[in-house]
Amino acid sequence: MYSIDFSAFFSSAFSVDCIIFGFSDGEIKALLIKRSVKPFENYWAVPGDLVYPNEDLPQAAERILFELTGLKNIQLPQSQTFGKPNRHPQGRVITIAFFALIRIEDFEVKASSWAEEVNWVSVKNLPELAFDHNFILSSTYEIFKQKLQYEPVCFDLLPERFTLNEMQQLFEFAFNIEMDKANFRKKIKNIPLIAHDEKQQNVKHRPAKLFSFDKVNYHERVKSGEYQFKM
Amino acid sequence: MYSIDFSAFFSSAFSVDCIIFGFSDGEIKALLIKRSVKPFENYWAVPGDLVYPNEDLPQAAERILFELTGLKNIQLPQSQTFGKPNRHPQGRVITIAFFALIRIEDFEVKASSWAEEVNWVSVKNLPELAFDHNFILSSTYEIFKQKLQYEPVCFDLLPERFTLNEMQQLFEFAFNIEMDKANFRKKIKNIPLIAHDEKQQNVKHRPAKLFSFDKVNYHERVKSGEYQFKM
DNA sequence: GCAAAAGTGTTTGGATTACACCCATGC
DNA sequence: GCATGGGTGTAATCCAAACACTTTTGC
Repeated sequence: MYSIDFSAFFSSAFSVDCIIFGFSDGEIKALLIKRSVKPFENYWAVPGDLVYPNEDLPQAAERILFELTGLKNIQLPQSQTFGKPNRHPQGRVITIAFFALIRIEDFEVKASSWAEEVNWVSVKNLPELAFDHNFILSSTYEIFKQKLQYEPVCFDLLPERFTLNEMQQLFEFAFNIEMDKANFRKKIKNIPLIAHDEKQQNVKHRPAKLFSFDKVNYHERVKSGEYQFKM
Repeated sequence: MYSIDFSAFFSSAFSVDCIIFGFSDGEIKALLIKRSVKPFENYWAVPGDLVYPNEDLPQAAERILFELTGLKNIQLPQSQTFGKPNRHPQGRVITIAFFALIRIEDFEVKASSWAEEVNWVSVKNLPELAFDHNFILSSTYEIFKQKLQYEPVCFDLLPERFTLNEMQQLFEFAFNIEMDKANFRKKIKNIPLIAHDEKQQNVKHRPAKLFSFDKVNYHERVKSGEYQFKM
């Protein structure tokens, strides 16, 4: 049936790579770690790890995210799978990429055997990464941008309380466009937001109002079919 | 570093599953094969195969498509990867799903060791499939529908020459909605189509005009940034 | 008062919707 | 001629873009 022995197929490994995106200073950034082991020693890389033989894939992604950031209960959508035969120098390793969207403010580096040095790097200014990680990261960024347009995931990146201008800046950065302030506000007027009395602090201009995403209201309205997020 | 021996990771296999969609009689259908071997003997399944140790993933998907349909040079976008530890009774096998959109008219079953019986089945009327193939197929169908909205992939499913009503039926079926004929035509008026002099044959009402998708024009206009497909 | 950014209103043209109507073909 | 779908026009409405304007804060 097969031209090689059936058992020869069971000689591959797979890994999970976890692309972690954040937003600060008007830029979307990815969390990179510096490798302290061969291969690609001293290269920056996307956090990832081999998957245990009995471990589920999303579970492995959660493990990596938790070990690195201490964060739990974050959605980890799948990006793509990368499996060129020669992508890993130590054997056939295919990797399934996941991505997480987190608030940089919530993030705190945890000690980890494979994460001595950790850094947020703007997606528009990436260094040369280990393995095929440049390709994995940029492919995943495209998938994330797709999601940004049709699901309210921008609020996973923005602080819990944000200004409308911060929100606008996120979209301007992602899609590399400039938007009109007045029109932006009209565009988002149907998104369920909670307006707080609280204002921005320590700015040398009129302080902006702070908003939160009204998740409960959003889910109700989506469920009833009366609303569909769209940017 | 790891709590198990490094070589123990290299004991998995992976497969590629290829979901093939087509459109006929106003319905979107998937190509299923009947398994003649264990496990899941006599169950219908999505065509798939183990990936050779030196084979690239898209190449494996192309191979499966070609063996089954004789078709080549078809885009095979990736869907998702499915890897629950117990999804395959014979060991840890994760599977990468791809999907192909083909014209049923171009399709011709080829003999194949693993495809004795082949059938097009409406995605709204699927039987119980082998393995986790119901889940794989429905997840892939959702991804395909996403693509249908923002890329001109409907023309990969429609005959080379199609009527506007056939096109409308495709969208009505996919999104489970009814559309106004006049408004549908206004909506698509920016899509570059070639109008042929040829008319529909053998219908017992006024024959409809036939159209083709103007791929060349489309790519030019997308490249210059003046056009973005949207349904 | 001035700089800087927050925040709002008006106009315009293009797209979406609902709906009505005419046209070509087979039988 | 009539049933069946093909094909088009109109009016009301909604939405997006462009742009101008007012407001509030720090210094």
